[in-house]
Amino acid sequence: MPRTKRRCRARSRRAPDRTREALLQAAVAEFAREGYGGARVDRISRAASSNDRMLYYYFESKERLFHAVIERCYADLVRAEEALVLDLTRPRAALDALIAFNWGYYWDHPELLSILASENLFEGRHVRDAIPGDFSRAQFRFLDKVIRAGVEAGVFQRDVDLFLIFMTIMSLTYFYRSNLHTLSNYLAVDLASQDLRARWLAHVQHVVATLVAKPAAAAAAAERDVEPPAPTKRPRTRQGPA
Amino acid sequence: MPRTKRRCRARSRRAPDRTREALLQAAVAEFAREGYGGARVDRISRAASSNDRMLYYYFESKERLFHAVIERCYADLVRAEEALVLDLTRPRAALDALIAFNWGYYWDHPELLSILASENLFEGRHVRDAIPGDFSRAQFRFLDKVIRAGVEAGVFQRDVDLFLIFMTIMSLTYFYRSNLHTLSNYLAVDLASQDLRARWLAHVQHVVATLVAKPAAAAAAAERDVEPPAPTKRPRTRQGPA
Amino acid sequence: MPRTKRRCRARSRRAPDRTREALLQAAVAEFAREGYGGARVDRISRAASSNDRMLYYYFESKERLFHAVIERCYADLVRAEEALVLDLTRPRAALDALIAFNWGYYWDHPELLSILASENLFEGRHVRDAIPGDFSRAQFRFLDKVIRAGVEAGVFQRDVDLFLIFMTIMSLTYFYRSNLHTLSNYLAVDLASQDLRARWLAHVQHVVATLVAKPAAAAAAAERDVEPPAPTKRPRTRQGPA
Amino acid sequence: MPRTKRRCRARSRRAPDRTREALLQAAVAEFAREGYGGARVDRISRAASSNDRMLYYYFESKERLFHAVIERCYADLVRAEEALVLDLTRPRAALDALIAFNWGYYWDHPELLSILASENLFEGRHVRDAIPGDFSRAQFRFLDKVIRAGVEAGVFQRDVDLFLIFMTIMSLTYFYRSNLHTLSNYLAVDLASQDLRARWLAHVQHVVATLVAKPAAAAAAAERDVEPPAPTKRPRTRQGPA
DNA sequence: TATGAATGAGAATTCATTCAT
DNA sequence: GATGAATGAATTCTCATTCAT
Repeated sequence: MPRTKRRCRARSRRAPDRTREALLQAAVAEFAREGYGGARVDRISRAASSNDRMLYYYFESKERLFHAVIERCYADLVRAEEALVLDLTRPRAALDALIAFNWGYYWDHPELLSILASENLFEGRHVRDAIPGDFSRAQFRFLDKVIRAGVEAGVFQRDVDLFLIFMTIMSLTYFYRSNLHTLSNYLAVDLASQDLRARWLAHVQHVVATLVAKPAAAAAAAERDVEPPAPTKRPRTRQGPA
Repeated sequence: MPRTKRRCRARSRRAPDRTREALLQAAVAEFAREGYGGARVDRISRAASSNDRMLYYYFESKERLFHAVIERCYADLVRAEEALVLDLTRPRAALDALIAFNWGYYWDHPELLSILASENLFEGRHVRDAIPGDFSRAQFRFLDKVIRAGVEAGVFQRDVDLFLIFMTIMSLTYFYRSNLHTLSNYLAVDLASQDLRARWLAHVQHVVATLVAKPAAAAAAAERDVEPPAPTKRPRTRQGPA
Repeated sequence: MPRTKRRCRARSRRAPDRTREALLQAAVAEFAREGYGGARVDRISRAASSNDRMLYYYFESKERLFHAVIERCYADLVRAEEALVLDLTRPRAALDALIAFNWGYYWDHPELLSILASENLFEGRHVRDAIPGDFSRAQFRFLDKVIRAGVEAGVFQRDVDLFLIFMTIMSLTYFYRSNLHTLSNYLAVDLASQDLRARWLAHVQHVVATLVAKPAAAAAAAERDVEPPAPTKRPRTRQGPA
Repeated sequence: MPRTKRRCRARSRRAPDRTREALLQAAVAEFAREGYGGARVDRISRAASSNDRMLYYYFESKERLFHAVIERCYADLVRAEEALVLDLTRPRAALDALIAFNWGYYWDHPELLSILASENLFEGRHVRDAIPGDFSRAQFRFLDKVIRAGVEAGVFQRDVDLFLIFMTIMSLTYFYRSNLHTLSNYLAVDLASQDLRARWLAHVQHVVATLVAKPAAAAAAAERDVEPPAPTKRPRTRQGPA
């Protein structure tokens, strides 16, 4: 019983790359919003004004599509990093800017965090040996340059551990954003508020600066900006956020 | 050949709560492993040696079950915290212990992190106004007590911001574990190794201690433990983790 | 986004075995009519007034369902064989009856032949080591008894090869039916006609009788029923069927 | 990543018929392996190092392609038959050779049998009035010639029914091969073994020879080759094949 | 309290087929 | 002649959920 339906409907344009790109972007959004398990391929293809078949034509399977999505997110991050321009003549400012960049990027790209959360559920199976190992180099190189500049300017310690600095920056910027909702609820506070966000960024910059500053300078620094100067004076928050 | 016969086991007839408990625990594991969208109710009931119907009998729906799972995870965390005993006569040691507790708890309970990751995907919808707001009190109280003890002992600053300290501790301990897989891959390093884990804990303790220490003491402290003493001397890691 | 649809429709009876049986019978028909590849599970479940889900509930997969179908067809055949009653006091008549039984069974159960055709496409993969090896025993036992009776009555040869006799009977009865359509077309003749069918059965009986008859008797037999007596005298068919 | 790049091979640009031929041969293999319902057009076009579009260009639809495949298989068979050379001066040997040819052909061309099995599922719909009726002529002519030679030589009966002889030969040679897998399993014996195959061919030749031999000669023949001389003496097989 | 049977809607994936180049 | 891109309708199989016992 072969099918004999014939079709002769109006047909949309031809745009190989545009279709693929539209699917990929729609997939980024869907996977970010729903997680891998909750994402639906038909929602993706519809959002891309395409159809399921094309999704499989270009990406083979939901899993490989997810893989492509992760790669895309990483690539976007790296590209953004590489576009970053820092004024190395003022090391502390450059370090602050690097931190602010991380913070801002995570804030503006929650899809990256969501997708990495899914991927961690899978214990990194899609990412393993698939992500070019040198993705992280750009960030490291940047951090290295900044630290070196500070050392040469005599304001940063010699022999800081890049890995620890790097992880500290990531932890402090990433976690706040990735757990925004549960944290806000858990702490009964609105972490999305401009106020708290600004305080947190200043705090992170302070913490990292303290880490890399020369011991002497550290004391001075600690003296100077006696901890993140809360934009608005709210003595109650001294006892906690709520 | 539907689901092979089972039961006739231990918890045969009379065991109302034991069934509920088994289902809940199985659900914790399933939601943790697969995320909300990927979790399957029949896998849960089978893992609990029960059946779908009982799951609905006790929990009404997948969503409410997930809710119960989150509550259970939070409750477990709080209970563990409350069991924590700190020697307040040595404030710095107490603070280190508090940090070590967080770090250890997250390490041993990845299901908590996984489930919160799912919940963040949902923008905290299940958690919102459902989690008794005082869940966080215990941790805050603890931290407050420790800090206060340090202040009284003259080793911690007056006027530290509890919220910032708390968030710093969480960020630094939680993130490393929650993103273990993607981070390990991204940085091309095995973050699960005993060595790195130990280094990281020491680092976190150092960072927080520096934050709360008196300016004078801070300089001294900074002088003393010139940054997390890497368990094994590996100068090459100064340039990065790998 | 969990589903929240509720249903409360009129529900059909409860009949576990009846449902399973209905599905199996519908499957026999569908696989027979369309072959494995062409069979559709939804057609099967609809024909059984059930739904896809139940089919998977009872049979797990299309392939296992097919497996069950084959087993059922074999079992039906064996049951029919075992119900066969032969009068061993007249060996030649008993042998003819056994042949007629085969011929009749294949004729009345084309589904068996169709399904085995599918299974041969798969190179017997579903049947391999799954079909109780003694399915064939019944037929062999029967044939053995008949031959033995003939030998004792002094009309059949001693030392005939049961396997060859058995295969000869099967080949001659099975092939005509299994290839009915292509053969009719190839030979440009209606093999389904009563006339040809009767001639063929007589021919088969003649061939097999000749095989087992004592050499002396063989000549006599050959003399007696000078080859299948064509029911109607049609000299032209002497030159072929068309 | 849709279908990996291919071509740039031998049959690059100008090869109109070669493409058609490659598609047809790939189709023969695919339909034989999977049956009509299970065959996939894209597997066919890929196997032919071509693409779906060309398949439709040359054959219009899956069904017509199947039609072409049947025609091709029949044509191959007829061509092989016509190439057959028989020594009519030794009628019995010629008859044996004719039988051996059938047997060998079916053995070497299981695709013919598979495809005819599919076609029988469809009740011969593609073949009906599509296969030139004289496909069978060649075989009949051959058989007729052989029989006639035997009659003239005084070793074959006059008035044998060509149709019955023809069908007997086909049944006995075709069935063994077409049902090789299910039969081997059903009888718990390896019908593909050289030993059994040789025995079976000898048996078929014996049966047919007996059918056409003159009554007197039949007795003699029966006396002479008291039934297929089993290549190896295995008295136990007298009780069955295994 | 427990459980086998049932279900409709929907999941990922694939089909044969056609258009535009 | 040849091919990559496109598509709607299926196809197998699964989901969360509920009924009847």
